[in-house]
Parts: sequence; C-alpha cells; structure tokens
Amino acid sequence: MARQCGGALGVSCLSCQLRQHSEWRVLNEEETRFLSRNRKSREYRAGESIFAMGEPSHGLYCMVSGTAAIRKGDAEGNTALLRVLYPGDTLGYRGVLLDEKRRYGAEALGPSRICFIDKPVFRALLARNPALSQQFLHRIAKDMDEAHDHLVRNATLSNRDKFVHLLHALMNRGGSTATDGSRFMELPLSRRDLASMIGTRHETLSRIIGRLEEDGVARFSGRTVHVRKPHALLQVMQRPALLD
Amino acid sequence: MARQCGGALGVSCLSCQLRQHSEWRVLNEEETRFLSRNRKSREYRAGESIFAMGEPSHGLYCMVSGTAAIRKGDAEGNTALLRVLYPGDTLGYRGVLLDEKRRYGAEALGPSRICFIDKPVFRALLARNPALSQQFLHRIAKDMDEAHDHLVRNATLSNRDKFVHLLHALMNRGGSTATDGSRFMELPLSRRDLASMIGTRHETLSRIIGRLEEDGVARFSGRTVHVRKPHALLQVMQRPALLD
DNA sequence: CGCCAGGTTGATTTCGCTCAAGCAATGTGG
DNA sequence: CCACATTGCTTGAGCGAAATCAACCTGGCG
Repeated sequence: MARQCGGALGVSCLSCQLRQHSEWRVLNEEETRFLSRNRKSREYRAGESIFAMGEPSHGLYCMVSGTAAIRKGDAEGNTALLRVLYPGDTLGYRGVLLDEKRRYGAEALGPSRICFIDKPVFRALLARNPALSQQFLHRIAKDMDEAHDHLVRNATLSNRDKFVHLLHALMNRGGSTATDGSRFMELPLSRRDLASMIGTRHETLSRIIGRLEEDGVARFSGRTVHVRKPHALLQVMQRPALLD
Repeated sequence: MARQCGGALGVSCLSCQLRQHSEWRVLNEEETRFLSRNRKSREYRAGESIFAMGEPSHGLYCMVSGTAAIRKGDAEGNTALLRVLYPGDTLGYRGVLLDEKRRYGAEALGPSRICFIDKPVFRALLARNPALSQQFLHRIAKDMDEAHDHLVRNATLSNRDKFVHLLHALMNRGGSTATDGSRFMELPLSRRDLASMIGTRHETLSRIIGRLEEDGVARFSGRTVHVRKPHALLQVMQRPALLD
C-alpha cells in the first residue's frame, strides 16, 4: 500500500507508482520530468506540522509514504480532524489555486515522506497542460462531496454508527485482508483524534470501542484492529444481531 | 434584499442588480446579452423541487428572488439540509462542470423566481471568458470552506450553540435592522429543517428555542424571530450571563 | 525511579431521543 | 357553516446516551 516513490532517495516522479492514480497522471513524460526536477522530497517525523492555519500558501504537497491529516480549529480553540491522507494524495492545492492563506493545518501522523511542489512550478504545469486543471477541478468537487456526506452522516447517525463508518473508510485505505477473510490494520490515529472525527469525547469513544468488542464486531488492541466480517460492517450499524 | 431581476417579467440580465455580486459580473455586455437571451426564468411554488438527487445535470440555476435549499439524504432515508440559497446565488454548477448526475436535491423554500442556464450556453460562456472559470473555482472553494467550517462546528459545539450560530448566519443574509438596533427576520425554514441543519430532532430544537427565550437572547413567534443584541449573538454562546 | 502522555474505567449529572398527548392554524367535504 | 382530518409545533415523562470529573493503569523516557 505505502509504496516508496522511487526509493528512499526519491529518485524520480517518472518511476513513482503512485503517480498513475493521482492527479499527475495526465502529465506527459516531459512534463513529469519537469515536475520531478523541481519538486522537493522531505521526511517528516510523527506529529510534525506540514503547514499551519493562516500561513501563506507557498505550494502543494504530494504524499509519498506514511499518513497525514487535516486539522481545523474554531475560534474557541477546539480542533477536529477533517480528513486522513494516504500515499498518492495531494494536499494543500486549494490555497495555491486561489492564492489564499491556509484555511486549515496539516500534520504527519506517522513518519512520512512528502514531496513539495512550488507554486510557480505548479502554475507552469497548469498553463502547459489544461487537463491538469480539469483534474484538480474534479478533485475539489470530490472533496466537496466527501465533506457533504460527512455532514449528512454527522447529522443523522449515532456516534456508534459514525465510528463504524469511519472504521470502514479507514479499512478501505489502510487495511489488509487475512487468509480467513477478516481484515486488520494499524489505526493511523490516536483515540483522541478518532473521537474528534466523529464529534465526541475520547472517553465516549473508549466505551463505544468496548461495545463493539462485546458485540463481536471488531477486536482492538492498542492501535491494531481486527474486523471479523468486513463486508458486514456497514450493515451492522444499529443492528448487531446481523452478526450471526 | 430580495430584488427582482429586471421586474416581474425578467426582462434582462443586463438590468439585474444581483449580477454585480454574482459570478456573472466578469461577463462583458455582449456576453451578458448572450446569457440574457438564452436563460429561462421561471416561478416556483413553496416546496417545489428544482432538481432531485440522481438526475442528470442539464444546466445551472441562478436565484432571482425567494429562497431555496440544498437537501441531501443518506442510504437509510434520513435527510438533512446543507445550505440555504438567496437571491444572487448560483446553484447546481457542480454537476454541470463535471458532467455528473445530481449529488443532492434542491427545492424552493418559499415562492421564488429562478433562472435556468442550459449546459451548452454555460459551456460557451466558459470557453469565451476564462475569468468565468476562475469565478466558479473560487466559488467551489468557498463552498468547500463553508462545509469544513460546518463540520468543525458540528463536531465541537453544543446543539444550543450550533443553533445560535445558524441563527447568526441566517440573520446576516435575510435579516433587517430595527430603529433600536435589534434585528428581526422571517425564518425561511420550518423547525424540522432548522433542526436537521444542526443534526437534532425538532422537539429538541423546540426546547432550545424555549431556553433562548428564557435567556432573553431572542423572541420567536411562528417564523418571525427578534434578536435583541445581534452583535452579541456569537459571544453569547454558552455564556448567557453576557447579556447584561 | 518519578514523571508524563495516552488510554481505560467508574460515578454522577446533563442532555437529547423516543413516544405520546395536546393545540392552533388550515383545509376539505358535506 | 360545521365536523373532521391534516400539518406544524409545543410539551411532558421516561429512558438511554453522552459529557464531565476523577481515579487509575500502562508503557515509554528522562
């Protein structure tokens, strides 16, 4: 899943497996070479900030390995995680497209490698290849839909169901399947952050996790989680009886 | 506030006051004339659907008078209001830009006049005037921010504070100021819909409203609402003592 | 070893949901 | 014009869920 982009030294975007599934796939070889020459690859430690709210937007970022998250806070100092980012995801494109300051902060969740693309470089590529603009338009529209879905879920589901849904989403990106069909993964987030994503307190999440274990939906141990019947996850919501 | 676009017959976009504050302001006179010739203006009754989830996107809409809302539902049939639209707002541009089916439904809240712009017409204008694309890019980014803010509020605020915030936002668009500095307005939404916007039940909202009246923050009577100290609305959250 | 951050657990109170009844405004058919 | 249903809203009682405050555990880490 978390493939390294051209090896530990970040040799070239040309050999980056992730490119095929990212917005950059519409670039031709020459343009990719240009991108490769001008991007800067860098390691981040766990918890390290990538950019902060209110900063000017100097460029955009492309996840190579590891995971990162978008965190936004309100006036009273409360913060919530809005999104988890995986290898291949681009990050911070909005501030660059609109020449605005950062509206949210981003931070590495675990040790990560992330490429940085300078604003002028990005602009040059956009000007040379109109398909790239279209890609980012699609991207922002998809993000929009995600945010709207998130809103509807938060408005209609119980905390338990919100968490099951979150678990399902995280599994789809970062999970692995065992030989018996069950799935497992390392959660990229602390309990606190998981709780903030569904809008509850970490104590409450702790109890929700307890209930899910009682119901046999999943087993938790530290940050590792096993799900017995991953395909039944979303059907299980509010109806644990469905788990035979 | 709700100015008619060129009179009851919708004479021309050229004389539409709202145009100056909408995405269309970047069009020159000739382009505006083209838009004017090709748009269709229509009346909607209260509650009438403008478009529904899953429909193909034939074009976009421009609010002339009245109010409308975006409603989205999840798999279980629960629905929530995501946004209220006022004169001058464009609506449904995303499906058109991306050639996708509608991801949500829109409906008139009260009697409204709304212009319809066909997809080919919109495309032609986008091709002729690149500034229009930029306008819509800004627009989608702004919508994105709004959705993110909404998410953070829903995750961190109490139901009471969420409602106060919603009240504040509605006041800013549709309210009028009285001689004594207090503000009042006709709520465009039913209690049910207000409740769905903050993710709670209508009974609960009813009690929240009762508490706001007790605290002297606002007075409600049917759909009319008076706010004594509008500037203090957001400071009042969770601290009713601040109201002298 | 003490300290700390992250996590769990418990006790208590507050809050919100559910179900149910009541009420006012509106509409409808006789 | 009245009986009657309908719709939107409010109110109440009971209950379950979640917030809060606090204690305690655990695994690093100086």
